[in-house]
Amino acid sequence: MAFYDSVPFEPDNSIGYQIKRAAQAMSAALEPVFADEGLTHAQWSVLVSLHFERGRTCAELARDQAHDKGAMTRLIDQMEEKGWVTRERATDDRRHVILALTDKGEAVAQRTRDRVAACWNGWLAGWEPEKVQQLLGDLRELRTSIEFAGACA
Amino acid sequence: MAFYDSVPFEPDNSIGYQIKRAAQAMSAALEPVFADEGLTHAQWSVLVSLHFERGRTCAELARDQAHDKGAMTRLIDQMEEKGWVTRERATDDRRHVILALTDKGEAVAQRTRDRVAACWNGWLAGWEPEKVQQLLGDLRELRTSIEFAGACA
DNA sequence: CCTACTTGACTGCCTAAGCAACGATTGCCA
DNA sequence: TGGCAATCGTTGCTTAGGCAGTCAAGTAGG
Repeated sequence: MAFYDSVPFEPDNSIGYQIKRAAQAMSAALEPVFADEGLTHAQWSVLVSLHFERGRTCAELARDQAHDKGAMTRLIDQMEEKGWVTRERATDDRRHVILALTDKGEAVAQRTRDRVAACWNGWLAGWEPEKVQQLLGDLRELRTSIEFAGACA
Repeated sequence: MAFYDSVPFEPDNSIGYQIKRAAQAMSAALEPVFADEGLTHAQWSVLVSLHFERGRTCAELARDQAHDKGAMTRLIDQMEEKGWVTRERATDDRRHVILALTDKGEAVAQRTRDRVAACWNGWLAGWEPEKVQQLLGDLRELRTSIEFAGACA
């Protein structure tokens, strides 16, 4: 029996609605942390992605964040102006532009990373670690399932 | 012991990152359903909110969706042009404009609601109902916790 | 009854994201 | 070797969202 045959598909029971609201709540709550460093949420995502070496080029970051390629170029422009990242044309494949954090950018990344982690620790204070792990696992599983199924009927 | 003291705070372990990616995946996967009816995702949210009577005015809907009030006005403009909703100035409190679905809007809401529910049923096909309920509960709990704590330190 | 304060709808302004297109570069394969 | 497709970074174009301000309408307190 399918889940939404047994439970009415209204917003309170909708994973989509709950995920959206949770995302907005955390984004709003984290905003002051980013504002302190003169960052936007999107810029912070890029900064942290570079910090954790999830990508070294514009296209890789765009894929990792499911962000538009063109928008990513402009995002990097801003961060280059602020002196957080550098661009360098790759020698092996001259299509790539290798991005790197400056010392200044790395410092900002570490500071905000720690503050954001502290926020999460506060929000999750009453949660058993197993419960957090399960939530993370469920979210990963859900995304995999959606991406595997592709566009719906 | 705080969760992110025992686990490194990198994207794969970050609830924020996982939530964001899950939200984008489902939004992308549902897009064809909305496109078939000439809807955008945001318009669909409004349509369904009216369908489930989660609000009757622009301000109520904006709050329910954590959407900008001004943007909501323009969203309703579009939906009024398409003949899905009607506006009527309230008599008791003349500040309010009462929104209502037309028959056409109601039909679109029902059709898309059923198709979206079917998508979700497919994505959650292998999940125990208890597991889905737990995910919903966790998401609600998380949001409550974030909103209660307010902006972080 | 008059004055503040709040609330709701609406309107410009600005920024950012999505989309399509382009040149440059590379890999592939006949 | 030469053409074909794919990838990367970049750039206009369009649109939608966030923000601040305005006006009308209601509320509370003196």
